[in-house]
Amino acid sequence: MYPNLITHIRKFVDLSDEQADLVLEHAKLLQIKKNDMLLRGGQVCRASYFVEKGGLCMYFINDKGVEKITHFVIENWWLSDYLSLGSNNPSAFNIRAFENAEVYSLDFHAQELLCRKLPQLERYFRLMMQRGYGAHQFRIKLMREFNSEQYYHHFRDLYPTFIQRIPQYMLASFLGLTPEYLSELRKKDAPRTS
Amino acid sequence: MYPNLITHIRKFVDLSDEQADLVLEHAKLLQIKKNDMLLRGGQVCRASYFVEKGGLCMYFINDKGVEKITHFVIENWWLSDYLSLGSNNPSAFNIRAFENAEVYSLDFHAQELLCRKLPQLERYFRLMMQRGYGAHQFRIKLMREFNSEQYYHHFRDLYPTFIQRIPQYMLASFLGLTPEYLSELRKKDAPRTS
DNA sequence: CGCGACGTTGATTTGCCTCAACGATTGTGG
DNA sequence: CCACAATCGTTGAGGCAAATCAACGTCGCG
Repeated sequence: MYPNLITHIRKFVDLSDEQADLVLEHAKLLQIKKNDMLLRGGQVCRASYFVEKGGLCMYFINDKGVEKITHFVIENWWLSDYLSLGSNNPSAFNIRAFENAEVYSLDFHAQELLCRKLPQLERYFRLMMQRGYGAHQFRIKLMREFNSEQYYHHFRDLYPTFIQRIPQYMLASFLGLTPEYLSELRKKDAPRTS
Repeated sequence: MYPNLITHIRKFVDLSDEQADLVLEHAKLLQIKKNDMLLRGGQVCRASYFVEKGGLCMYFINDKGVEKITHFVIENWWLSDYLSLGSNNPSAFNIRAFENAEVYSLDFHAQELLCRKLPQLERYFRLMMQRGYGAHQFRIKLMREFNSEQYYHHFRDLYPTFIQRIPQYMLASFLGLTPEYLSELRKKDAPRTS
């Protein structure tokens, strides 16, 4: 049985069993525990990560020392700092598991090599990048269109199961508001939960 | 002499003169005037646009009827709604020239065809998408890290010549604040310009 | 049991918006 | 060539969404 990674690639491009094996030879499977870090700000980001199981978050630390989460990913999504990865400049982000996780780590050079040997992967990654880019374009729209309350409702309605996997202070951080204010918003939602 | 588009591609991948001609056969050069629209919200986005000259902006209209600019591009950058382009769903965005412009329009099917004939273009577009994705990841960080004043200063210091090409109300819209408040911030900057 | 992590509550403050009015500039038709 | 309107930027008064700060309740866990 192939891992999610291979199944996922096959949703977008053709991949023979031999080719799948080649991919798996170059992608390292990591078993990581909640709060383990995959990238630290200041380091150059040298790999992209595919989540087989569990979840990762990307965040930075502001000048007051507060963690600000900019991105969550769960099963079947890629995550990396693509600016650092592409330029070899130090990353401004941290990446960490918000729950125990299995993650395929695809090193930059391994990706280059795989793309050379399997040209259809170039297409696969283009589609992934395009999708990630598009999602972020749309997210900026949401951030500009909605106030905090609307943004929270939108997110909660779109990902009702996901929000149960993370503590509320992480959700608040991701949404760009304080835990106190999120608490207030939640109270308004359910005035009657007796 | 080759247009910027070809020079740009050649910065990232090899392209013979014959191949360059093939690209130019499939990309339509549009001469567009200030305020001409390339995409309207509600329509499916069917092409990506490369700016040879001039500039484009991407925006949406909020529920009060106000235009909110989410993205500017100038010479040598691509722009499209990549979510709509990839999914064939109606776009939530508009694209318009903020000054007279020359733009290469690359139809979705033309891009697919070119990528099939010239596999290195698959790589080129992957790199473009990766760069755009990375830039947007970073932009979300900026939006979360800075308040309006800091964000304005950051943008002004980073693109001092660009901000002279657009009226202030567009800059305000892009930065996510009101023209009135931007005016106030500018006053604080230069208390003495006698 | 006692400590630390997490969520809640309330009082206060503030960054930024809203609205309304007023210059300055530009372009356009009479 | 001037009158007038439209566009753009500025100013100020007032208001609100959301942050800050401090305190407290609760739960899980060593």
